[in-house]
Amino acid sequence: MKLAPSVQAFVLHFGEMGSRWGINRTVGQIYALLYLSKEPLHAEEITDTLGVSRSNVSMGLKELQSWRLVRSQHLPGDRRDYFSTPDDVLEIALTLVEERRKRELDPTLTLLRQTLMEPPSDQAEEHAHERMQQMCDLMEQVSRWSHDLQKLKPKELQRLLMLGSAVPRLLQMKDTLTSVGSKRKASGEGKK
Amino acid sequence: MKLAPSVQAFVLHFGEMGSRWGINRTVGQIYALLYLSKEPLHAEEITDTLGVSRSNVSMGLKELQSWRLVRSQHLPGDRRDYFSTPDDVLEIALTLVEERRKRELDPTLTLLRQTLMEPPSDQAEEHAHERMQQMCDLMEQVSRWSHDLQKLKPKELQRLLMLGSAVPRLLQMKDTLTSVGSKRKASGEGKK
DNA sequence: TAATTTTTTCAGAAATTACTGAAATAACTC
DNA sequence: GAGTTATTTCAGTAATTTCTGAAAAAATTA
Repeated sequence: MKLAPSVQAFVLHFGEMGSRWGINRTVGQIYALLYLSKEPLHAEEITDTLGVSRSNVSMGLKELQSWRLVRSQHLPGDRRDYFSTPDDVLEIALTLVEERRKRELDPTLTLLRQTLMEPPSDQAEEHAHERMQQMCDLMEQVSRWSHDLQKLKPKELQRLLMLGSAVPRLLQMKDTLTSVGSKRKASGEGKK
Repeated sequence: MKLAPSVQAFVLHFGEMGSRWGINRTVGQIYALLYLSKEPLHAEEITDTLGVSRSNVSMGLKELQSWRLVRSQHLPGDRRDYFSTPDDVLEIALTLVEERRKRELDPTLTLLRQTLMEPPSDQAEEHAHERMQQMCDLMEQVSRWSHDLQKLKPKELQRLLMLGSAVPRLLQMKDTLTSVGSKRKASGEGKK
């Protein structure tokens, strides 16, 4: 398959970025190609287009499937596997968040929880445990956020994303209203 | 410096996790050691404790400083550099978010914006550009979120973290109130 | 079942990344 | 400035990761 220059550039860029994202070049390129492709592609086509070995493509696709970023399907009258990425970028982003949590956070969280079961045995270890406790608490909060994100409906997630820096303002608003209720403050709120 | 078993385990774990986080083993170990240490450490001490070469430690510290995860300072009457991590884990997390945005998002965002300036020249490229546009839009939103996070005061950030799945409920609440205002619904709000 | 097509596995080669030791540089002290 | 201590740089080596080609396995068809 011959790629348009801008598509080619994007594919190569994803390959280069791969190392920063914790995947290798070929995996990055395969993903980019599938992401941009209108139709699902079979492995041979990917091999030809990227100019890497068939086995490399096979391994790359396996890895992308383990990330749940690529799905395979069959077309009628063709026994080859066809591969594609989900359409919805929000869904893709959610998957990415979840998989990264599993790979980058969970193992450390497990170790920290185990370690913090045991009491420290001396001065230095005590301080270290306090630090581990702080990290553990934060990671648990982030982990919970990540889990909660997964539960949001696409619409809610979309709104949350659009809110951005307005969230603190929303918090402010909630505080005001809550205090109105609890402290029976004078009415006339709402006008700035 | 002799490490307690739990500290040792944490340091080794961070070393192993390093590859998933985009840093190498030594860098991960150095960070873990500094993070847990009560006092700032000088390079020689890190070298001895981790059993790696002095030059490796020097390079690792340089990298950690480029991430702004480690700071150096001087102690009176000692000309060596001493290294430490910030105390506040929230601050650390914010730094991490910002640096990862710079390294993992910004380059791609730049490429996408450039590419999308030019019109597609054929059918296939047109579809690819639509996909790039979707990715670009999402990345811009995420990038803005990341920027906005940096501006929050620690207290606000802490509350936001604690909210978690309550955020959609907050959105709901806002909707209700907004519609009260615009649709002139009967008063008597505030009691559940 | 045999033949054919497609996919996966895996040992070794190639490429990349990490690490070391030696030398250079920088920062201080006398 | 000479001497001392601390730090950085960098060429070469070691370790790891990525990639390939060949062979095995799996899936499908005749």
